[in-house]
Amino acid sequence: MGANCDMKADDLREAYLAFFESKGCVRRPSDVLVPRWDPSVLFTPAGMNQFKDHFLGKCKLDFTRATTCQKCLRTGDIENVGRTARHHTFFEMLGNFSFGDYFKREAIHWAWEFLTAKNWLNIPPEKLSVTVYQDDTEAYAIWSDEIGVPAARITRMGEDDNFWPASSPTQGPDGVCGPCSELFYRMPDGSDVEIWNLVFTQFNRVGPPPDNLRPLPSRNIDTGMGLERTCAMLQGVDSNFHIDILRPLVEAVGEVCGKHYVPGDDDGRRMRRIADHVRACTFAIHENVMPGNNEEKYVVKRLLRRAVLDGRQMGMRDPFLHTLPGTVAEMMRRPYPELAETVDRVAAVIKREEESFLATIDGGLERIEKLFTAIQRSGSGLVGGAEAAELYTTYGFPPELLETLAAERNCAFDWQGFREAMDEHGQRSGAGLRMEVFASGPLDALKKAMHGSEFLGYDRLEADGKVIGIIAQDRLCETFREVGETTPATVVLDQTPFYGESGGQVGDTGWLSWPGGRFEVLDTQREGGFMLHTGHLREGSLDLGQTVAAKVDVGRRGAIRRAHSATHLIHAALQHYLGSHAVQQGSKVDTDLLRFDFAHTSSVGAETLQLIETMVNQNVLASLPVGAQLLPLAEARHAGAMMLFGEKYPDVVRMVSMDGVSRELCGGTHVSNTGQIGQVRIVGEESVSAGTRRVTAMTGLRALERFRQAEGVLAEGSAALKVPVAELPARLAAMAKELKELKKAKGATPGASLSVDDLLSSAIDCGGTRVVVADLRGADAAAMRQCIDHLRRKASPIAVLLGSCEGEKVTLVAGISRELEERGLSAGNWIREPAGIVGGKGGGRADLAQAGGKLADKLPAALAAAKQEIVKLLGG
RNA sequence: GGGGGAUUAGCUCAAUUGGGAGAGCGUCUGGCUGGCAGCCAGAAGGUCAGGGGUUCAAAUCCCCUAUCCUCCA
Repeated sequence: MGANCDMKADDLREAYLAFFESKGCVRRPSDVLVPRWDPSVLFTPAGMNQFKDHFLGKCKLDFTRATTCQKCLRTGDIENVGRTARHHTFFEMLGNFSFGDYFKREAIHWAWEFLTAKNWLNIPPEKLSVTVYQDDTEAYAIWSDEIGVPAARITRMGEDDNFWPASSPTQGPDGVCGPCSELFYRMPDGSDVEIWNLVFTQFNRVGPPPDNLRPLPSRNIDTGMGLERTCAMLQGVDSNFHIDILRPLVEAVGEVCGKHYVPGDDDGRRMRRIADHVRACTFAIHENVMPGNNEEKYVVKRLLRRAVLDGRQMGMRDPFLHTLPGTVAEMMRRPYPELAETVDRVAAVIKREEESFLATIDGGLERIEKLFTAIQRSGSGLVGGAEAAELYTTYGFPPELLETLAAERNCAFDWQGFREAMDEHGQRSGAGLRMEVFASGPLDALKKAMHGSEFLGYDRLEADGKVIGIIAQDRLCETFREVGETTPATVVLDQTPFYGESGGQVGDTGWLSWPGGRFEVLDTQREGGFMLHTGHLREGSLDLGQTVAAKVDVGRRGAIRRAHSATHLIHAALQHYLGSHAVQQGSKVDTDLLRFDFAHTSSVGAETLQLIETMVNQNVLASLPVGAQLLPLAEARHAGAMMLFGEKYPDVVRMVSMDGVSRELCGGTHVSNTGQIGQVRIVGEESVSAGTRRVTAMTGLRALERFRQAEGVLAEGSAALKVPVAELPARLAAMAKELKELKKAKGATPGASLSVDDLLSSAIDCGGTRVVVADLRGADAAAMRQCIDHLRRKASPIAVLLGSCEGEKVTLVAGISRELEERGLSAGNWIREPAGIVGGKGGGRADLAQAGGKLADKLPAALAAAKQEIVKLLGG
């Protein structure tokens, strides 16, 4: 009897989650692929990522058992993708988790049951083998005695294989860790494939060995089963890329590229890599990660370019990747139906990046031709690593392509030199800071005790609250008495009307007061559900448990509310005029001031911008009521609230609506009627990164202030030029024109033919050559050059040296006609001595030279010397 | 966040050690011409990205700023 053959990926996901639900686990949705709340990672790397706080007991638990199917992305093994049967960037991980609840025994028994039971996967037990950590006798005993796995199929392994984090007992880091146990399946070809890893988090590491592993009071389970490889096993195929949710995609790649998919050849490898990368990018771009130059954006860019390059090496010269996200969405339709909603947008983003990369390649090709010419001249027949690395790091030209081109010209490619040069580049670029995976701070104790502070500030700006935490100098303390500005303190209240910075809206300021004391709040931040009031103690002393009256700065809050409501109106107007793709990418809401970033590829023209501004102001003048309500996520979606793809929303959301014009999920504070905004002026529009534009706007009194300022500038300009404001542009244009003409006229006068004739008449003859040495007071260098040109054209052979001065500054220009140049004379040599006389230096070409000095009164002497010199040179 | 590079006529790009700002395409004018980028002659068009510095002299060297490209984390 074989395994539960030919189980589809969709069915495996469902079976796994249902099985662990039957064991009391809460089924949680996949976390987003790009967890913006987690600064320690760019992409979700494993199933446990969304439960970090649970594992550390850093948050109050609503459940102690969970199961998920998590989308993940890793780039650590990116070079192997496509080459091997089981490497991916994007993949899915099935997991079950226990937070201080069930432990080793249940985890092992249930894993075995799910794999082998007839109504679950029904895998023949003899095809399975396991590993345990060498010192984990407990796990060994469970496998051996309770499950009955024969000793021959239980392997004890060292800490580098069977510990998490790997090798942590001897090498660290300190903190939670534990042994793990892996399950392997024997493939038809005889190889064993790891399909499931069970991590038993049971220790706290404290310092180097020995005796550095202390038992944890609360032990956890974290398991991960690779969806793709388990499917490959169940479906009896030799590669993850041949399972039901990937093979059609690989074949679709082949179709687009006009090639039949043959698993064994080079193109087969390329098609698999393209399939993997386009799947990863479809998910990432769906979550609004655009290809760019840093962090996760750069990863997306690199994946896309790698895929384009593979296509190019299969002969594709035009964008093709962008036709594939539809297939990805189709393959992943059941678990991720939302992908279908953004396919067009994702495809557009990919296409733009493809075009950009193809342009980069075209630009690089010209440089490469030069490189090959140089190689041919040198006869080395080798493309140097340093040159290749420069081409790559500076112009983005991929080394693989360079190698291909080199091969066409019978040149070798120095991969080793290339890698060395790239290593050096990496060194120079410097390693960025890496965040601690499990950072802990003074708030952790608070988080354990309660869910967070209650926010009262939607309805009230004054309220009493109890002090539940005081943080000073990064430590929790019982009391704080330092009056003044030397040490800032942070106060946490059980409930507060202060808004903590989030959703782009800045935090409130104001005062906390109590009998005998006052605390000035300069900023409010939000962290883990707590409002942190940061500022200075002004009077008295602050103690834990004290009740304080919290009062928000009303005027400031009013300005923030105006700006926030205006942001929603602008968002709606942008979508109306630019299209539904113009979704929010980021926002900052300050006092009567806002910045709003949105997805759009080209600059918004001045006219459109005005239309948008007008629409927003019409909605202000209409005095629309603004309402907020709490409702289930599904209902909000149904009501058509604007949602950002890839954002993770709680089950109950707050929807802010402005009477049919705008509906957004938003936790911010708003005016109660759009009329209160006053006016909205869009004062700037710019690009912040490829594909993202930013508008800046002002509301209320700040908009008025801005308008007055602009009027002031105009008034000053009009006063300075003594013309009415309305005539300022015409006047300025006229002045600019006049200025230009004046400059031209000034330059032309001394070089006019009139003075040329004058100069010629004063020329002396020296053996058939005419010599002109003259003082052209006030002429600039360009004019004298022109003059020399005229003289040479009119009377060759001729030698001319002209001088002029302005203030102390002396300028000399010398020129000789070609005949004299051929006789070995040089203007550059000629001018050197007179230049010295006026206290300067000079030089130039043989036919024309220029010099200068700072001794204006010596100019006549310099000219006399020049005349003597040239006569000597000619007459000799 | 760091490294490398770019920015010159409407467009695509040149300009040797610092020494006179150019070409092709496009535009305009005149002439020639039965086609497909038609041909000939001429002209206009420049804050050499912006600012500071070095120098007798800066598109060129140095510093700062802006924008864009690119690699790395």
